[in-house]
Amino acid sequence: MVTVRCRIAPSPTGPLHIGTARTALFNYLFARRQGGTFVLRLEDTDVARNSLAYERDILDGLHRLGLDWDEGPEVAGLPARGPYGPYRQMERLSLYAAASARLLAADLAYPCYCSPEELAADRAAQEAAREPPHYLGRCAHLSAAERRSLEAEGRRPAIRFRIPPDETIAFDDLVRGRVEIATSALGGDLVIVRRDGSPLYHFSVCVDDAEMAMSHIIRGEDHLSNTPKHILLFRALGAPVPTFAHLPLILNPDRTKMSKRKTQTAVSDYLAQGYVPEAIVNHLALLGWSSGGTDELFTLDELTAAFELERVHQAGAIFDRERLDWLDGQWIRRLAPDDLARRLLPFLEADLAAKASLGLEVVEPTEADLIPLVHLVQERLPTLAAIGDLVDFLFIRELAVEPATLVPRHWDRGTTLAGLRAARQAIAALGEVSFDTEGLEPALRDLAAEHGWKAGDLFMAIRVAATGRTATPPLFETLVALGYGRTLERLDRARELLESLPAVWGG
RNA sequence: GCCCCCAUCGUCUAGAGGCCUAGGACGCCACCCUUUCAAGGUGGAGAUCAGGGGUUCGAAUCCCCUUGGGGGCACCA
Repeated sequence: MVTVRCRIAPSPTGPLHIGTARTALFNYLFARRQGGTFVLRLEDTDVARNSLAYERDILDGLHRLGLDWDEGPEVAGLPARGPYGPYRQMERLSLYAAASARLLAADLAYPCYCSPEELAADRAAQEAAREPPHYLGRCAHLSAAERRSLEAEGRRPAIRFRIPPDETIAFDDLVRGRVEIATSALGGDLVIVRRDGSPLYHFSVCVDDAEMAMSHIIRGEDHLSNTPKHILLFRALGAPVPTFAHLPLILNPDRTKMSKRKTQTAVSDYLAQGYVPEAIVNHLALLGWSSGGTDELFTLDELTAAFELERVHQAGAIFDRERLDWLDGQWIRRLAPDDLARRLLPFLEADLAAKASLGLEVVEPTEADLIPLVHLVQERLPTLAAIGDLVDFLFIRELAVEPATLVPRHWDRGTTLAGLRAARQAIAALGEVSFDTEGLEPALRDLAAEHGWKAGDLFMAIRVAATGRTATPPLFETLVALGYGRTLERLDRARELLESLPAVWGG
């Protein structure tokens, strides 16, 4: 029985990408399901593009999605925990140096003195001859004397790993099945250490996966063709070759590999737009995996219980935003009221802050304000960010009502004025004590009947007067939330607004 | 150019030779519910299973070819 160890190895050169999150999710699910260990390793060797802000975004994002790891940096910028550390590649440089020295000593790798110009020329010639780009092996068999003389010229070598010329590398991929690739298609001997001594990706990743005793490498299909190089490297390093599983790619709508240019890719952007982590995780799980049953909704725990790599698909899947929207609504509706209120607050605050900056006077909302509103909004929220549109009128002191919306579709200005006056009177007659849904509904329905109005039209006039919107939660509860005094006040304001308009207006 | 991978409704998918005149979900349409908007309910349109050959009594399911799509071939990760 193999002890399962798998990992996610993001580069802090950008915010947490949806594709990285999906790979992390599948690794997490596999590790948890198998009772194994899930490791986070930061591949931060691209010093020019790294940033602590990205590292923070990645760690925060994974944490917010609930994809907790057993080993690796927990907090951006701080040291990691775990027995195989360090977990940042920049802190592991001596390991790569030692590994390359070993390969060099065993003649499994050699110093290459080719200049960038020479390599570019080779490449151009190959391109002109319509050949695949590959290293010619100019430095593969230099004598010690030749090396010395090149060094004497001041040349600094890169290190190349020898790729055997006529071999077929085969492996049994857990999602693709058996894959065979000829080494002749690998592009020749592979640079593993730059002239400046820094390790290249393919090398550092294998050294780390070997040192960290990874049993399974679960990653995107874009690495499938690179796998033979990695297998060769594992062998040369004297390490057991892990089991591979290549996940189908997440695609743009045009079926190309998901990219920032064509699809929103930052997990933090989805969170900022009010998608709940439950929905994001659920959606990602369903891109490339299915349970086999008809269930569509899965919590992380349910996914963990159901997940099997054997059920991962082979074909890429388009990231369907509309399905995410639906899932988000589903998960929002399943949240406990106080939980939802807590999550909603920052979005309401942001919405009102934006309106305040536009010149509206607003009241600072609290979680306590939100809790009694939850049952009114919960089934109306496609995302958390939609909260503002639903309840902003409760926090804005003076509504800016668009006059055109004040007159219901089947009414004219005169009828609307009459309706608003009558409603105002009826509500005032109820008094503050009977100002509740039980009091309001019969009073206003009777009023409509009395005047021969359709109740819906009267309600719409009141709705717009009280909220400034034509689409709101149920009217009577909305008015109750607004309160007796403010309801009367807004009916007055709306009436005044209509009165101030020319008589011919509206209809 | 070379190598590798993939191919079921618009999208995500079920399907591991007969249960498939191909099922579910999103989206779309209609109706019901209804004071608006949602949510919910019911129903509908939507796939000659990319195409062509095989194998088999029988193929969406197995094999081959074609086509289409994607990915990879860096002193990027």
